[in-house]
Amino acid sequence: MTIKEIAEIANVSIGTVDRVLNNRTGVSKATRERIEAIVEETGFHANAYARNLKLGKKVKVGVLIPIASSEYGYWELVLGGIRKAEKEYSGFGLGLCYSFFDRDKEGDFTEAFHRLQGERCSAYLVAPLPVGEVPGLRLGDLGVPVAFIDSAIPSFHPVTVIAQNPFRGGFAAGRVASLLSSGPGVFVTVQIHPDSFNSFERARGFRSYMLRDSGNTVVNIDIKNIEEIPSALDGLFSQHEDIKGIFTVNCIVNAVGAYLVENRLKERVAAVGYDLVEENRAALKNGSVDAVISQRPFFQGYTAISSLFRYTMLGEAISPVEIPIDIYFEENLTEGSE
Amino acid sequence: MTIKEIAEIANVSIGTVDRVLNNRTGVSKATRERIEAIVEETGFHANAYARNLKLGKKVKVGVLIPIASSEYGYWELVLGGIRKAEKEYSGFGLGLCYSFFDRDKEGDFTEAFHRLQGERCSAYLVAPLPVGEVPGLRLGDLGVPVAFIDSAIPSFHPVTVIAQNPFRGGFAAGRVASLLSSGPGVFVTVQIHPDSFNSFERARGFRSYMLRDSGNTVVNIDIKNIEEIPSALDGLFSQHEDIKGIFTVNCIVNAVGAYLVENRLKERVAAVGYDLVEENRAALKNGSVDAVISQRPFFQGYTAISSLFRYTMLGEAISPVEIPIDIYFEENLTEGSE
DNA sequence: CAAGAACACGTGTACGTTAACGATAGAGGC
DNA sequence: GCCTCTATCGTTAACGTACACGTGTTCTTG
Repeated sequence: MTIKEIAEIANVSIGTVDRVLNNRTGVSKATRERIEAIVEETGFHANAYARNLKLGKKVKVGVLIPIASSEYGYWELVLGGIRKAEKEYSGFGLGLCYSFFDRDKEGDFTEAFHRLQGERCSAYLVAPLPVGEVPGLRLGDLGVPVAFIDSAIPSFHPVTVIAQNPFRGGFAAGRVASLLSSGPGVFVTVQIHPDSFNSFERARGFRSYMLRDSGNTVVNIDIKNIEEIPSALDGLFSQHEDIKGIFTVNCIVNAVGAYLVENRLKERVAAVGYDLVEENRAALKNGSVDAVISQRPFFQGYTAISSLFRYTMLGEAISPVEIPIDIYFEENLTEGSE
Repeated sequence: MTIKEIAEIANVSIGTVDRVLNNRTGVSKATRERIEAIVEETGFHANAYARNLKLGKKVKVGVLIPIASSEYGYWELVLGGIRKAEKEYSGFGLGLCYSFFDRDKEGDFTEAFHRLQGERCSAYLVAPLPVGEVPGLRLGDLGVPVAFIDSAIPSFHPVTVIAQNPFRGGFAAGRVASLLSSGPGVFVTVQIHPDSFNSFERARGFRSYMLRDSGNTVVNIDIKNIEEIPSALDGLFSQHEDIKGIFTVNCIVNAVGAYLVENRLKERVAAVGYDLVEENRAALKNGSVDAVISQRPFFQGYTAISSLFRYTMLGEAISPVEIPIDIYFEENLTEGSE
């Protein structure tokens, strides 16, 4: 089915059919309805190749995500998915424009965004981690679609959000930690970014699960960087006797696991963490970490770009994506795990 | 960058550039090398829209999967992913041709395949479940690409396989069942299709995990359909005292869970199963089932079609996909779970 | 009632690529 | 000399769609 065939059936020219399909003016009501009926009946769908060839549209998507580092190796995985989508759609007019920000440097998010603005992108993919800086950027004024990845912020409604529910993630971590421990006791949440929405919510979810059993106590410790872990845990174990498990809300759980093994505490303390980075895979395999919650970072990156591409280029409707809460033990680790 | 621009730089016509790009004959060695250098340097990539418009290729993929039923509701989920890919690529010349077979009717797989053959498809997606019937079809003689979904069979090498490692899935189920139970004892595997490769391997993986602890015993029961469950379990519990957990290798685990609740055995017997069909979601929520292993059926369906489309239509290279082993408790169930 | 606006519709060109078809020039045979 | 053959390269017509432009009709208005 082509426009030409529709035109022949309706006894009009392709120009008129085109006017109806792209609902422009200049068609009488009668012809319009006649053509619409034929389109409906034949199930006509415009040839996507011809359409996009003619339009010659190019979409340039600005990608604003944290730079991957030892503490945030997680973002390397997201980037992998983004790169896959970029490769897949490059022949279809998609171009990406990266701008990485340092999560620990205040104002760097804003600066990275301004670097991107010069590129005049037709869409943006943003990881709105520095919650405080996001509203100031007035993303809505850009006039182009914005998608959020990893987390959402309440003050702005992007065209789509690709994220996991962090509270439920922490809640699930609670269940897992509970399964791994013998009876009630003291459980610990370790946060490295208490200002981060995800971090806070995961800890809250964990606490919420644990406090359903009145025999449990939950304590929280905040650290600023990975080097502080030994001293922070030293303090913790000197204060509390009956620690049953530790939930680290992000991917540095392997450092916690290593501490436990080193201090011969692993036997009686369960370690649960977040995100299946390479170090955590190794930690699961050598037993220094018992379980890891994951949020399909590769899939998140891929889906985000794919969604934005289809939304801007093909005009498809898109809806938010709720990322499942994956639980990994050593036993269900595979090559395809993410 | 277009062919025209390349031609201008190389001082030849677009015809010559085209001959080089599609490596056809009729170009002198000197010109060919000159053009290749320019292509390399400029990073030229043919416009996928123009190319496919001109070629006007259509791919018709034959889909040969089990019909969804109460016992195999799992395939409804796979079909969902297939349908999503179909919709997404329909504007790009993809057409699907479904043929469903009844898993319980011998020879129906072969018959369903012959129905498909009349459609002259340019690629096939096959769920090679009736292991015995597959070699007889001589899929390799078709001369068109074939992809396997859900499981692979050793006698034939398709262009890609999208499947989970069933042994490892059962192994992971063992870990979960072990976590859910107090101490060693008797564990049970329930199979409904002992002839199925996945079924057998999952049970083998489970047994393998359990027998690492010499205190455990593993017994297996085979049933022919879902109605046999009560009587089979009646017999089981009269023979064994210390049953700690039951692993059902497919999605009918909810029936096992219901039996346990009904007979007031749920408190002391853990129920682990496979596949997150609607009934199993409900069973997790009401506590009659403790955990479910999943294999991303929606993703499998979507990926299979997407891979075949890109392989046949865009000439992309594709590689096998190892499906992760997902573990679901009630606590990590979300809308996005599959 | 003529001039022009408003409306409804047809025509032609371009998008980048492919592949069939010509065109040219030189080599070799008679 | 003419003819054929081959190697090399240019030209052109599609593919289906979008949109600017042209054309013919009807309606308004002084």
